[in-house]
Amino acid sequence: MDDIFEELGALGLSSRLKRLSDNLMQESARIYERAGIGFQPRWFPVYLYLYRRGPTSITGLAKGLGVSHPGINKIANELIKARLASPYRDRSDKRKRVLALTSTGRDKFSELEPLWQHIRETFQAVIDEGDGGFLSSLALMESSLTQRTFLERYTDRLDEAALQPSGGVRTTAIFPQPRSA
Amino acid sequence: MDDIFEELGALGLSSRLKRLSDNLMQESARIYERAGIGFQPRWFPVYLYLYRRGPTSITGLAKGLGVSHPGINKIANELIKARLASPYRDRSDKRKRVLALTSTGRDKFSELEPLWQHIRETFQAVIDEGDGGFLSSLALMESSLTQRTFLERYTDRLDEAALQPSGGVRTTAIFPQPRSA
DNA sequence: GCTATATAGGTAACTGATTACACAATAAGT
DNA sequence: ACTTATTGTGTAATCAGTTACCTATATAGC
Repeated sequence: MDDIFEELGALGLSSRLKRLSDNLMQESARIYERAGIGFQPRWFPVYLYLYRRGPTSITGLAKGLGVSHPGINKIANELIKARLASPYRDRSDKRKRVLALTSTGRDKFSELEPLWQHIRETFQAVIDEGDGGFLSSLALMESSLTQRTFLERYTDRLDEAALQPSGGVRTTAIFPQPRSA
Repeated sequence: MDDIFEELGALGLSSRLKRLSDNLMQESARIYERAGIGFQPRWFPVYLYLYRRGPTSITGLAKGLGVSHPGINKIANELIKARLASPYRDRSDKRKRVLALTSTGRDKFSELEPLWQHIRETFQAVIDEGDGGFLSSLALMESSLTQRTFLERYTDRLDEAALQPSGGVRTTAIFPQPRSA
């Protein structure tokens, strides 16, 4: 990948963003999958919205997250199937299907939290390698991620954390260290 | 859209990038469409690669651009159908289907250039509104684009350029000013 | 030269999102 | 109350990409 894009500044930005986003999304999925935590990265926005803001209707979520309502509908059904959320009809407006986290769903947070913590830190480390404006930061990030993928960084960090557990988060339990995968 | 994401720093970044990328891609498509120039934004990376680097095989493009070869294959066929490119078999390696711009394709560049110029400038203006690291720049960009969409900014800029043509680019000809669209 | 492996590219099935459309419930205007 | 417009949701069709798999050609080892 010799990145003809970088010559062009803002032009082709959407392609770059898409490519980056796809990669991140995909590697996040791998992380969740390996952790065996039964959670999909694309659920994240909806899940968090429900966790932070409480029960919300389909359209409420769509508007709140800036995506289309059919997309939310699909994710909603998946969350319901996974028993993390359950729907009910609004009493005063029977059109509304309100989505609320189940107690299982709420409890899941403590499982997810340490993962997110690591993901956050890993991202932050990648991001801190940059410095300039958005574009130069993005360029650095892309090349950084080419040097060593996000998944690799994440895994390494986790291995380190497992060896010297200074933060107190029980990483090994939820991420069984596939060292030689 | 009340952007619960921003509270989270790097977390949920891929969702943000995807959302942003989708929006940009979509609005770019609108720009090309309105210009009636017969060009799709997703062709851009392949087109530019061919323009800059000359004839390239399917796999060469895939590797050079960091995407999968079936994706390239599809775009290649579209470019061929649009008569912007044509394929030929490599003599020394008959497996290779090499893609080259047609003369029509190469000429297209001068049609595309002014559009890109404006797109580039519009992006740049959006980007210049930010200042900090990648995340804060991205956040600013997102909120900027919420205030006024990219398409609006682009259109306004073009209208201004049409009124005071200091750059010498014949914008009105290729973009028939849908003022009250 | 002959077999085994690697590479190029094409096709199919899947994914995750979108727009367009249909329908029910509500709100507004009279 | 009655008609009309708006809003919330669900479904279908579409789109741009991916992975997985297949075939054809090249290349390497013997």
